[in-house]
Amino acid sequence: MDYSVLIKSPLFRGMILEEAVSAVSSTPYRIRRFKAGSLISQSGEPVNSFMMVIEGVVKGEMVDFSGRIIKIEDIPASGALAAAFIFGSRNRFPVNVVAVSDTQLLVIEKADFLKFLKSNDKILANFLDIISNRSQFLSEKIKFLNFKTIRGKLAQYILQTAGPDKSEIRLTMTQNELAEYFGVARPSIARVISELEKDGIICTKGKYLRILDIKKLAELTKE
Amino acid sequence: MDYSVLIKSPLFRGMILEEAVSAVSSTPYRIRRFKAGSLISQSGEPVNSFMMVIEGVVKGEMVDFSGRIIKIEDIPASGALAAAFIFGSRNRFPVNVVAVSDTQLLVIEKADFLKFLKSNDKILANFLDIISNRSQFLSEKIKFLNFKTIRGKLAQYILQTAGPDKSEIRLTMTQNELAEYFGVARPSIARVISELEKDGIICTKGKYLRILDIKKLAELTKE
DNA sequence: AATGATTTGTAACATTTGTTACAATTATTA
DNA sequence: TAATAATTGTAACAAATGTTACAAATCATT
Repeated sequence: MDYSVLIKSPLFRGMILEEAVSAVSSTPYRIRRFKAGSLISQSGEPVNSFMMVIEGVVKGEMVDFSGRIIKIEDIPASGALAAAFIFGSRNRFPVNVVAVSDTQLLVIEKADFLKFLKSNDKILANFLDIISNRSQFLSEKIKFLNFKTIRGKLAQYILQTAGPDKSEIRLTMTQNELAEYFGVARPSIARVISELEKDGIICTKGKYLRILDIKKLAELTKE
Repeated sequence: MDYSVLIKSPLFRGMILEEAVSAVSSTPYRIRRFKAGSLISQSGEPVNSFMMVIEGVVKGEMVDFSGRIIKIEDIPASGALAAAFIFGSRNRFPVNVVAVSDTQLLVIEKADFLKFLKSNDKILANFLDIISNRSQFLSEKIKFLNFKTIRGKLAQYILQTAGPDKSEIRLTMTQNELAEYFGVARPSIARVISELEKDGIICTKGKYLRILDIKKLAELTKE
């Protein structure tokens, strides 16, 4: 196994290769290999171990009750699988995990992983960071989904991106990405943007967006 | 300070009072007192310490850009404040925290808290459970919000509540609670339920709901 | 600069959902 | 049991969003 991939992982952030290797080699672990296309774990299965991709790429895909498959995300080498689902009481895979290419996983059983976390301060802190970041990302996302109207979501997004000082922002997401992030249709995003322009609340030029009436914009976050 | 509240906290689950007291007293901590109504921390402020309510009740409230206040949740004694926001890179309070009644908080600074977690296996495992549960709860919630239509959300909810075997469930939430959980209007829930009944997909009697056509219901989770 | 791909703006129309209001039903409490 | 409160069912109408389609603009690549 090629250890050098380890230090690319957030779990070993701030560590040098020797330190990471030493930590891993003093804990029981195994390497599992999967052929491209094979099912690594199934949605609903309990998560009993820490798993990290050390070679290849895996993907998470959701299967709904009607059997439709939606790809959720790709996880390349050094990425961890379902880190936020190892502990907790609903510790089951939320998605199917499938090997996209030939894949090797580093696997540490839950009980060993706990000891592993304790063995090194940086690893513990990093793991806490990883799963906390997950919560924080989800909280953020829910904040947007909770706004009833697209105007509300967009207003929130603009104000948040601008921060307290700036009145001009650069949109880093395309309308398509924004639409997906908000869970709405793309033309609806375009429509709302042009309404906000028509109302003199913002003006846009390409990727740049200037806030003209911050008060009205803030009002919209009520929606 | 009344230590007995400690063992009611999920952080000390599975521990006897002596063990919890011994763990806490061997770590630096302080008690902070707040009068009813006072602001404990402000949205956006960094979270630098673990905080647990040991007396009184606090509430989290969101303040949007227009200044409107929305109460998010009450946290009674033994509850932890923003546990999933102590670590991670966006470790800022997502809400204002206000003392509802006269309140005492047990406060452990982040660095000390890390040592504290390491000092006891159960505490570490419990804390990992707490923040993992948070992620799992949020994931679950996002799953529902991602369904575009109310029919889709409701179908998902019914199928998930029923599980693979049962064809009859008891609705534990009122329509109001369901509506809030889905982020939709209450009469819309009622309408969708009666549509599903009219289409012969479900039938309801009071709190009881029977699935008549599971195939059609599963189809709806495409929405 | 020319080409092709991606992104954006826009429109008409269908569908879904929200809003409001009120009656009917079901819990809860005195 | 009666009174009261909470929940549910329903309807009419308004508002928001989705869908589809296409043209214009922008970006990336040669």
